[in-house]
Amino acid sequence: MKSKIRQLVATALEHMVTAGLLDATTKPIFTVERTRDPSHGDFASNLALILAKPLHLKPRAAAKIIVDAIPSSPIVSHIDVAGPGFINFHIDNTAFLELLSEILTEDANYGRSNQGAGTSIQVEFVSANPTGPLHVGHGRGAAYGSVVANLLETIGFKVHREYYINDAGRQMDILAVSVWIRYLELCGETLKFPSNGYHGDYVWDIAANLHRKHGNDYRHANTEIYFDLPLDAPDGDKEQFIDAMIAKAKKLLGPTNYRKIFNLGLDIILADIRDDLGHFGVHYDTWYYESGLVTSGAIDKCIEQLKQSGYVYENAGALWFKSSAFGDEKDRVVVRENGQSTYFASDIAYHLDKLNRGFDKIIDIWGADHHGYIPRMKAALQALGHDPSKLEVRLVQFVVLYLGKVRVSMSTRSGEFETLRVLRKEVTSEAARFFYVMRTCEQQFDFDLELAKSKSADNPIYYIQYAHARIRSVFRQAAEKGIAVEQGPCPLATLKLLNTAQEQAILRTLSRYPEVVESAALQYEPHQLTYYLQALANEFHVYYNSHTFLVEDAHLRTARLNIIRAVAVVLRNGLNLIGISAPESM
RNA sequence: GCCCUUGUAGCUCAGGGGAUAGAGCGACCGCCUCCUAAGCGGUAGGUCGGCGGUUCGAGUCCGCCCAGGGGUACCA
Repeated sequence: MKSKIRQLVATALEHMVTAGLLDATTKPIFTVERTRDPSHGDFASNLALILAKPLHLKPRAAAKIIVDAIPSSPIVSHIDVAGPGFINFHIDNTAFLELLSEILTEDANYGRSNQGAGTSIQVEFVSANPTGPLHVGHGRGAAYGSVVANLLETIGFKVHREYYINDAGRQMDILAVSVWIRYLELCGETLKFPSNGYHGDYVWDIAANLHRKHGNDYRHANTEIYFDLPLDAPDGDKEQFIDAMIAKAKKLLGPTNYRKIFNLGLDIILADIRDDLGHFGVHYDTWYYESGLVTSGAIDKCIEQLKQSGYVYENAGALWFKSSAFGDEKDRVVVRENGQSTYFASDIAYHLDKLNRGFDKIIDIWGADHHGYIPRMKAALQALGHDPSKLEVRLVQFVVLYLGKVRVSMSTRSGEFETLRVLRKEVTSEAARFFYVMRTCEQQFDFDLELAKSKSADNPIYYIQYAHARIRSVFRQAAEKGIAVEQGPCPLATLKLLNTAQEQAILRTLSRYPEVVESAALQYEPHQLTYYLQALANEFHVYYNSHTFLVEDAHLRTARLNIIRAVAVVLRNGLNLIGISAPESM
C-alpha cells in the first residue's frame, strides 16, 4: 500500500519535470509515511516541504502543484494539503476491504515479499566458545539472530544460518586440562584445581564420563604432575601456571590421549549447545569448525595472502597486520612471537572463506565486548581486496540478570552463571525469545527472572497469544452453535458492514503488517515486530470487548468473522516469525 | 586519555528531521446474567540529561559539557 502511494508521488514528480515545472537534475529525497493522526489521512508525504526552496514557492503552494500532478488511483479517495505543507492521502475504504480478502487468501504468505530478490545473505550468530554451556547472554544473541534470519527470509533473501565453533584456541586447551584435573580427582588424586581453569559443574560431568569409560587409563600421580610446575595464583601467575599445566598434560598423556580428552570435552559441550539451541527454536545450516581452517591450511594461506597485499610487517618477532592503514586505531598481531597465529588470523581466514563461498552479504552478530574488533576485521577484508561493506556487524549488548532486585553474576569461570537452559525452564523458551527480542539489541537489557516467569498480565507474550486464542475460541463457539462459517473471504458488499471506528482501525493496522516486516528485516530490528503485534492484539481486545461477533444478522456476522480471522492470521504469522506459537486456546 | 554506546513518564522502554512526544508495568477510579477478566475504559504522571548551533521545522542532525555502561592484549 505504502509503495503504491510512493509510486504516485514519484509519477507526479516526473510529470512536473516533463511539464517544465522542475529541473530534471533535482532529485528530491522525499518520504511517504503512515500518519499518526487519522485526521491526517492514511499516508503523508513531505515532498512539498522539500521542493519549496528549489521551486521558490511557499510549501503549501508547492503542495498544490504536486497534488495536481498526482495521477488518480482507485485506492486513493482524496488528497489534502495540510499543516505546513504535508500532502495527505486518504485511502479508499474499499481498498482496505479488498486487502482483508487478500489476507485471508494469502493466509500464511501474507507479509512475505520478494524484496530481497534472492540475494544471498549469511547470518552468523551465537558462535559461543564450546568451553561451557550457553548462558543468558548467548540466549539474547540466539533469539536476535534467529529472528533477524527469519525476517530476512520472509522478505525474499536467501538466508544461510551459521555457527562458528572456536575449537582451536587456548581456551579449549584450558577446558581439556580442567576436565583432566577433575578426572584425576575422581581417580583419587589430591590436586588443587587451577585458578584459571573452568570451575563449572559441567566439567565434573565430562570428567565422570571419562572416568566411567576409561577407568584409570589417563591417571598420573599428582607428584608427577606438579613436578617443576610454576606456582598458581595467588602466589604465582595464573596464566603461566595454566599454560605450564597444558604443556604438562600434553607431555604426560601424549598427543593421542590428550586429543581424546580434548575431543570428549568439545563433543559433549557442543552436543549440549546444539541441544539447548534446538529446544530454544534455533537451527543452523552449518556448524563451522575453526579447526578445519587450521588443518586445511586456510589460515596459512590467508597469512600468505596478507603478506602479498603488502600490509604486513615484522616487529619484535611477531607478524603484524597494518590495520591502521584502514582506519583501525593500531596495528594487530596475526602471528605471535611464539609462531602461533592469533584468533584474529583465524577470523580473517574464516571471513575470507565466507566471501569465497559467494555470499552477497555477511551479517555477524557479536557480543558487545567485541566492538573493537569491527575496524580490524573490515580492514583485513579491504586489504585482501574485498568490499568491507559486505560485512555488517550487529552488536548485542549484555544481559544483566536479576532475581527480583538482586543482580545475578554471570562469569563462566566462576561457575555461578545462569544458563540459557535454566532460563528456558523457568520462563519457557517462547517467553524468553519474546523478551530478548522486544528490545533493541544495542542496549543493555535487564532481564528480571522473577518478572518473566510470573505468568501474569505483565508478560506481553501472553497478551498477544491470548488475542489469538480468543479468536480461535469464537470459531469454536460458532461450530458448537451450528453456525456455518466460511473459511475464505466474503463479498465486498458484506465487508462494507465493517464501519465502526474500531474496525477501521484494525483494517489499517492489518494493512501495515507487510511494511512492518520489511522495515524490521531491513533494519535488523525485530522489536519493531513485537511492538506491532502488541498494538494489533490491543486493538483486537478493544474490539472484542465492545462487539459481539456471533450476532443474528448473518451478513454482519460473516463480515466480523472475516476481520477477526484476518487478525488471527496476522498474529500467527508475526508470532511464528519470532519463533512463538499461536495457541488455539489458553 | 582515546573509541563505541546510552540518557524520553515513578519503573522498563518505543519513536532516529516533520503536524498535539507514545506503549507496557506501577498508582488511583470504574467494567463480567453477555463469544475466555491472561481482557477493557478512565484519571494522574514529561523543561525528551544540560548549553549552544544547523533550518521553514530538532527527542531526532552537529559541537561542547554532565552522567551511566562497554572497549582499548603477541586472550578468545
